[in-house]
Amino acid sequence: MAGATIYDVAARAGVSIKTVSRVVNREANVSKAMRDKVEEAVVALGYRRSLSARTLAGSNSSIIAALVDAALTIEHWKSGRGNDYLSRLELGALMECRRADYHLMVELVDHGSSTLERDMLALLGSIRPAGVLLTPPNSDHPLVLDILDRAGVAYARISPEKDPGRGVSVRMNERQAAFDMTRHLIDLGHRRIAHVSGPANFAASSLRREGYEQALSEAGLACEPSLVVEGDFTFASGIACVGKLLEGERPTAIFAANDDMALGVLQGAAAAGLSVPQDLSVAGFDDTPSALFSTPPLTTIRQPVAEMAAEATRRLVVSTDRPGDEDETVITVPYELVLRGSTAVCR
Amino acid sequence: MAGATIYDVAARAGVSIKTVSRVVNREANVSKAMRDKVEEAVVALGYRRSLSARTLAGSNSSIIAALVDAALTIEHWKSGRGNDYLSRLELGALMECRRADYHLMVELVDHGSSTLERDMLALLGSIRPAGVLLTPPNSDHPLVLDILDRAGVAYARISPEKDPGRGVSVRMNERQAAFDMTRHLIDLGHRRIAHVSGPANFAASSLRREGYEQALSEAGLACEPSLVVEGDFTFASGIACVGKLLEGERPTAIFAANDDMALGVLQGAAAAGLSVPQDLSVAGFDDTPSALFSTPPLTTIRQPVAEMAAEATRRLVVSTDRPGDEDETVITVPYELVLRGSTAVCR
DNA sequence: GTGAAAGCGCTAACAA
DNA sequence: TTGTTAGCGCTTTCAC
Repeated sequence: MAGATIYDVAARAGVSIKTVSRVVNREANVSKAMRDKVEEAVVALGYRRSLSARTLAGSNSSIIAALVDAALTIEHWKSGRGNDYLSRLELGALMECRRADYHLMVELVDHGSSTLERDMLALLGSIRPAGVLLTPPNSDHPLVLDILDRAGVAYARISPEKDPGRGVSVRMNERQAAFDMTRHLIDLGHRRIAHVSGPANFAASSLRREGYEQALSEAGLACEPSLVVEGDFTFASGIACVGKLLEGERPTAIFAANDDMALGVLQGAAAAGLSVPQDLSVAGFDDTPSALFSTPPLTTIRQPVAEMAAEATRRLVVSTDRPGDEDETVITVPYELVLRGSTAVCR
Repeated sequence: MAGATIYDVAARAGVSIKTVSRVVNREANVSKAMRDKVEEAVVALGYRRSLSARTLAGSNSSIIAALVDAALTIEHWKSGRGNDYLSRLELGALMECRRADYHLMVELVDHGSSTLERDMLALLGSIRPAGVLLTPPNSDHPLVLDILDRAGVAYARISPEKDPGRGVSVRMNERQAAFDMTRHLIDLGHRRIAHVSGPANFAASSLRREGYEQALSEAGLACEPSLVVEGDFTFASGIACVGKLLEGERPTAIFAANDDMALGVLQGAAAAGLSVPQDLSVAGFDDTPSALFSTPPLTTIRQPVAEMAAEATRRLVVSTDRPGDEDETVITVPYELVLRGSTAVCR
């Protein structure tokens, strides 16, 4: 009941354990007859290679370690809320692990710790993951990358902003997405389009803002500084920002750099007696679950986080299964403009 | 750089590997002098026990395997949405693993598979988890519990409905929470209080409905059958249900069995020209993130999922570290009535 | 093509 | 209190 070992399989098939090992690892140089016998025994016994024995014996551990930022996680833990982004990411990684018969281990990395290097080395030594999945903001942490490089562990980075050439990078074109969204508003006839940007220290903020500005420029519209206000990606800051924007000459559309802020804009607009989308169009970015439930539902950009994680995991799996098989190292996945009720033709 | 082994530590400290093992495993019978020497070497070398070697050698693997329903996960994956419930659950498990120096592995279990037993046995044999965290609906799957029992693997169940005595169960009092919410509406002066229940095949649905009915009875109010309509926990069904409820003599308050449906009720009420909470009070259950962003924000019950998972994980860790140390086997955690803008005094 | 032997790093008996 | 010796189940040489 405790699970069959390679010896059990070898005994039943009447071969050596090495032959069993060859078959289960899909190595060459095994005759059809041997293979069949072994496969029969494997099925009959429900044999599965022991993860720890494999890892210990020095082969691929088939473990993908997802390195998640501890501070962010603790923050979520305290607030009693889940992390939609991380959840989607994990879903994708999980699906791919399942396909490849890998296992997903989630590990907290304390980013700011003075013992970061020691902690990571200990972690890597203890787990010996076949590959590491780096989630933001770890994706851009230079020391983390250095340690991984030095330890010779393969890694894939989700949405990195800097040095995309290091490791495998999976990203989407943030600037283009913001451009498309702004363009959508312009196509609806809007001319005074405001932007609620993200905090300056997030690289995504500037990319999204650049896309917004580029779309305006290309349409021959001026980028009025008064039409851009900076939030901090929170719902509350969305409310605050819409307040500022409605003070002067009103915009007819507001594009927020993420959904949480867009939802705040929605609420702030309602409080100011404006109807969305009749009096004001509002667009977000991310496609969080709440974007579907708001009144009206939010037009937004769907970032394919799960697909990104799946792709990253696939690369990790492939690179450890068939080293040297990787082609491109920077993968860009398509996003989607999701049109819902919060944007409409400018009156 | 590949990580120090127990031999390296023993050599540096000038002791045998067994002594090192004793120290790092906090066993008794080690002199202070020895302990100090070993500890110095451990720190100097950044030594960490190899997970796979420990597991293989037959000791506690320090791995907690969270068994997640594959079908549910695939559904989420396809819809491109995260799973807030699972995310919170994982957060809690992760925090506790970190404290106890355990590792969290997330595994998909295909519930309906005809090879469930074989799959699980293979999984358990391959991973040898120290404990298994069962999330709904696996918490109530009799075959899963049987297999775990037979394999002798410790398990903790999150929100089980049946046989709470099997394994460790961590739950909240659903009936009481629903009672409290209904009572809250009664206290606000409401007399015609409707209930949008969950689907009949979910045990939580009936528990919540019972709480609702009990509160009405105790307040001397009749439980009119026309005031209870059954949804399926989705946003869309909330919209449909509020339509039915507004057809006849209108309720002044609606208590939905989960937030998604409550959000649908909110939207349906708005579509019918009703202002919430002036014309109608609406309450939900779960405290999903969206409950905070709706207009108005939703009064709801906060289910402490993360705390439940943390507690469950703690029990698993304790039971494998100090077998026989468990006291109670059914743990009930407190919930919280979260009052927001969607409920108000009955006019 | 197949197999025997030697570890991987650790813990679990058993000695001393 | 400390150390020695076998394995755990597998992959890796290296023979045949």
